[in-house]
Amino acid sequence: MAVVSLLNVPDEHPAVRDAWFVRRCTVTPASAPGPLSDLLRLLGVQPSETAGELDFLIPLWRVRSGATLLHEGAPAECVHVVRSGTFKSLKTSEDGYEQVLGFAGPGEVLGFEALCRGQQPMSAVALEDSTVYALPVRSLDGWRQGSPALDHALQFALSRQLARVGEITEMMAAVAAEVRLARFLVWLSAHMLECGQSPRRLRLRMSRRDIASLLGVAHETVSRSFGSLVEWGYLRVDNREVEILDLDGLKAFKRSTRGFADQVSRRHGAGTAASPPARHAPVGVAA
Amino acid sequence: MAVVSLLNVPDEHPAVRDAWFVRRCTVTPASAPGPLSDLLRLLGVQPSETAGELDFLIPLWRVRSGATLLHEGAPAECVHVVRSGTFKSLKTSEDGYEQVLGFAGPGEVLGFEALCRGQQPMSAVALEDSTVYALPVRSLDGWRQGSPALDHALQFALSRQLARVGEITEMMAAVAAEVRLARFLVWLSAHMLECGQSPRRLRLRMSRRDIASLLGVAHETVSRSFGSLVEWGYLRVDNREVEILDLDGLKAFKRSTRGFADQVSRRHGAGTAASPPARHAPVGVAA
DNA sequence: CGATCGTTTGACGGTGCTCAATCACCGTGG
DNA sequence: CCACGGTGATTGAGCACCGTCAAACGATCG
Repeated sequence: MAVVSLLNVPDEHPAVRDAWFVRRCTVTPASAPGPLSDLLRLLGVQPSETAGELDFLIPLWRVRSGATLLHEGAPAECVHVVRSGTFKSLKTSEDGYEQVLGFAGPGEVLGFEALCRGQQPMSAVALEDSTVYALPVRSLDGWRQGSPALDHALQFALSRQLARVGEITEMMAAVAAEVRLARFLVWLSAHMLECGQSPRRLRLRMSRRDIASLLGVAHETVSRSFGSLVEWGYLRVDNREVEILDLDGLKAFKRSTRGFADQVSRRHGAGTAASPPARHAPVGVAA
Repeated sequence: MAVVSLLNVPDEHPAVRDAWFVRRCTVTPASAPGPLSDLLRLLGVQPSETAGELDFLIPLWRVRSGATLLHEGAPAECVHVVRSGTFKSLKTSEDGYEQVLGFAGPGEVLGFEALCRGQQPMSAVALEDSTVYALPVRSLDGWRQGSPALDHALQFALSRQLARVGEITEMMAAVAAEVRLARFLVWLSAHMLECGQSPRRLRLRMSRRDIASLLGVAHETVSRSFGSLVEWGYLRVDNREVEILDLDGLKAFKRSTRGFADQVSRRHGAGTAASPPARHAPVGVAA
């Protein structure tokens, strides 16, 4: 409870127990559970692979925007698979600072980290109204034995999860703040593509502060970095709406690494219109 | 092959095919495979849990210091479990910069990230002479079905792996370089303890440059940060031998987060010789 | 014993953090 | 309807930290 009280939990604080909080920040069972086949589709399994398997129902939860699906320190009860929506994973330190560790979208697994110690090492908060499949830890082994397809899909998803955190680390490792943001945007773009969305038009579900926390910079720096990327013609930004104007250029720019930072500073010194790969004209909005 | 040629592979380059390279940088089968029970012990399974299970032999490899166990871009053939020694995981960018993503010791899984795409997303290099169990991807499903204990142990290890990368992210997210290094040392200390080693006497297997890469700072900054931690009385350092003099103080210090960076800077201003070990209040006021 | 690599220390310049003020947006309540 | 407080985003100014360049020292291995 000591740990839980640090988080944004509807406890103790009187104001949070009424009004909009109860309406908005809740985790409730969905109207109906979902079929296993839908879960498998989410995890990337082809329908042909599940031929002849039993199709049973999986508990489905509805998580409203702002609600905390997983509480840091809470016991491990369910492993979740995001069906729709977006989540952020975070750790809260004693002084209340929220360290964002990653973002999760459809098909991603949440809460698996808790199995080894029996309690959640991090929290998960919905960034928009979302739905998740809930796989009780106790049922997990049985379900996996009953459905080889589910077993494979989970292995697959965990493998992908591990590969993704490598990408997260790469983002934070970049020297310049603009490069970090560029890597983040390219990463996000790739994931929107995987989800069948447009890779150029991004609707950011997270605040600047969340992005800043993930990238390890101040949130003002994120604002300024957005400004720079816009000025250099890579983006068009309107609050949380981001349109990538030059995805290839952005991918080239994000490769700037330590030891080659001169490429970055060169951008500043030499006119912004000269050095970028292909684009001179400020296609989008002028500063 | 295009990707592989970027790495330190004993191919094409004539110099690497002879002399010390062949002797030192090799991955070879060990003299004999190891029993499954030993693998399960590594992964943290209690012997009692495996009662009545078949004990078969698992291929065991020997990896010499400096050898590359996993090549970025290579096809996924085996999942490895470190039996002894230490590895670093890294991605090599086009310009040759090595981004270290993590370190792995006994009981940790290497190469699982490759399952989802069929090829290694990162390389793994031995930092000392090491041994690893090799679980061929083709045999994996069969072995897991044949041994529920192995199945559970792998799930457990993967969960732990995911929890660990969260810790890595936390390290890189710290503001001040000294805090990052402190977090790294505390992290390392905890893992030495898990492996039955002393949590206070650390023998660093990795270079300053590797640490710097992981923490996202310049390697000179790592040197200077070591100097600061020594000056403040937390450590005693002799090259790669590190003795932690005040583990509790170091743990308190590592909690410094963004938004509370004044704690750090205050350390510099107020005489450096005055503040060190006593550690006034973790989060409270200094001076 | 010599060569190569790793580590340490110094000086300088720049980037990004901190502290602020301002503006836009939203839901609430007058 | 508009005033109001709250949150998030943007922009500016100042300064400290850290990255870069450079050189010296130390360790390791052939």
